[in-house]
Amino acid sequence: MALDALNTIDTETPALTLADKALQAIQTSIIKGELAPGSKINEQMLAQRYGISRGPTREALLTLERRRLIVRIPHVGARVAQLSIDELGDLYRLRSVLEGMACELAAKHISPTALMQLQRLMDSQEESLAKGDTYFQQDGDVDFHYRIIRASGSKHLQETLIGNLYHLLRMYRYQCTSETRPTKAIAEHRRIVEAIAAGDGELASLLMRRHIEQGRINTEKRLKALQAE
Amino acid sequence: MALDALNTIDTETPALTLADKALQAIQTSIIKGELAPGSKINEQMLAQRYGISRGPTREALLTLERRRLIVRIPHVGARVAQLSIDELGDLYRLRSVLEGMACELAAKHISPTALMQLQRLMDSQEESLAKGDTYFQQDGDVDFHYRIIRASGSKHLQETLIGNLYHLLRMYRYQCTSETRPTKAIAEHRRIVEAIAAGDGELASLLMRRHIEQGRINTEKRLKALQAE
DNA sequence: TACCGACAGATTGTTGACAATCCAAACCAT
DNA sequence: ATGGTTTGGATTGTCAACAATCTGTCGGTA
Repeated sequence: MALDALNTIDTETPALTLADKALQAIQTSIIKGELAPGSKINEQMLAQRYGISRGPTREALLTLERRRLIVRIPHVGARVAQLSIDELGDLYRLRSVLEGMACELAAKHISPTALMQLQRLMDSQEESLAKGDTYFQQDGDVDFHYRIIRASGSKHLQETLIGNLYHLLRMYRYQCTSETRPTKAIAEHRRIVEAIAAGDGELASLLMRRHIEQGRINTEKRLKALQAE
Repeated sequence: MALDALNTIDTETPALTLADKALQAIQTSIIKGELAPGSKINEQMLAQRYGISRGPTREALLTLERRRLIVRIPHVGARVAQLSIDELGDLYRLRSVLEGMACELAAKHISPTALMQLQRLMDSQEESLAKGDTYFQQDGDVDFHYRIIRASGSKHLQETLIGNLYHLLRMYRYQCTSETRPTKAIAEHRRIVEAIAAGDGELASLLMRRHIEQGRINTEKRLKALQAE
C-alpha cells in the first residue's frame, strides 16, 4: 500500500501536471534502482504503468535526461544511466568545488534566521543520533547540504547543484551506501556550521571539501564492491 | 580522408528531429533578442511559424527552460528570460569558479594535439585581428573557452558549463556587447594557454578568473546603459 | 560458414483534436 | 463609481492515432 503509493500517480490534485507527477514517480524508481542502471526504458510501458499517455511521459523523460538519470538517443530510446567509478569521481570533484563555493558565500551572506535553523538542525540530528535513531540520517545529510547551498544566495549555484547534480548524486548514494558514518559526519557538519557562523568562509569551504571527499571515498568503496560481483 | 569515410560508421549522425531544429531556431531568436526578454511565448504561434505541430515545439521549450532562456509557469505559459545585473553577477561568479577549475584540470590533462590546436587557434585569431577582421571575434572567444573546458576532461563540468550556463551567457553577451576588446582579450587568452602549456594550473586558473571578471565588467557596463533607457 | 541485404515487428517522433485551466472584459450589486 | 462575480475567449495540458525510424531475423550468396 505504502509502496504502491510511491509508484502510483495521484489523480486528485490537479495543481501539478501529469508530467510532473510522472517525473517524480519515475525518478524515484530510478534512484532506488527499481529501474536498474543500464536497463531500457519503454515510453509506452511507463505510460501504461502510470495510467497516462505518452505525452507527459515523454516530458518527464526529457527532464530526467537533463538530470542525467537517463540517456536518450534519438529514434532509439532511453536507458537508465550507468554508474561508474570514473563518473563518481568526476561528479564529486565538481560537487566539491561548488559546495566549497557555497560555503564561502554562505559565510558572507547567511541570514541570522537561516543560521539559527541550521544550528537547530544540527541539534536535532545529534539528539536523534544519541537515541540511536538512524532512520533519517540520509535525509538529514541531504537537508544539511541543501540549507547551506540555499544560504549561499546564488540562484545559479543552487540550480546547478540542487536542480542538476544532486539527482544523480542521490542515485549513487542510494544505491551505494548502506550504513552511513553518522557520528563522524555530523561532527564534520557541526564544524562547518561553526565556521560559517564565524564568517570564516575559507575554513568552511576547506572543511566542506574534505567532508565531501570522505563521502566520495565511502561511496566509491561501496560501488567497487557492488561492481565486483 | 576518403578512406576514413569508407571505414567509418556514421555513429555520430545528427539524426535531427523536428524538436531539435525548433530548439535551434527558437534559441537563436531568443539570444539575438528577436524574441524580446520578458515577452510572452505562444506555443501555437511558434509551431505555426516553423510549420510544425505543438508537440516538438513544447519539447524545445522544455529544453529552453532548462537552459534558463525562458521561464515557464504551469497552465500559464512561457516568457523569455529577463536580463538583470544581479543575475549577471551571479552567473559570472559561478562561471568564474567553474572555468578556473577547467583550467586547473586542463593544465594536468590536456593532450598534445588539443594543446596544439589551441595554440593554432590563438595564432589565427591574432592574425585575423592584425588584418582588422573582427567579424568572428565573438565566435572565436567562445571557441577558446569551449576548447579549454573540453580539455578539462570532466564530463560534468563540460555539461554544466556548455550544456547549461553558456546558453544564457551567450544571450547576455549578444545583447550587451557591441564592440569587444579584442586586443586585450586575445593577449589574455594567450597567457592562459601558456600557463596551461607549462602545466601551471594554478596560474592558468587565476588568469582565467581575472579574464572572466573583465568580461563581466564589460558586459555589466553595457547592460546598465541598456537598462537606463 | 560468414557476410550482406531485404523484411517484419516494435519503438519512437509527430500530428490534430479534445479537455482543463487561466485571463480579461463585461456585468451586477452596493 | 467601485468591488466582486460571471462568462467568453484564448492558451496550455492531455490524448489517441498515424508516420518515420530502428532493431533483429531471415534468407540468399560468395
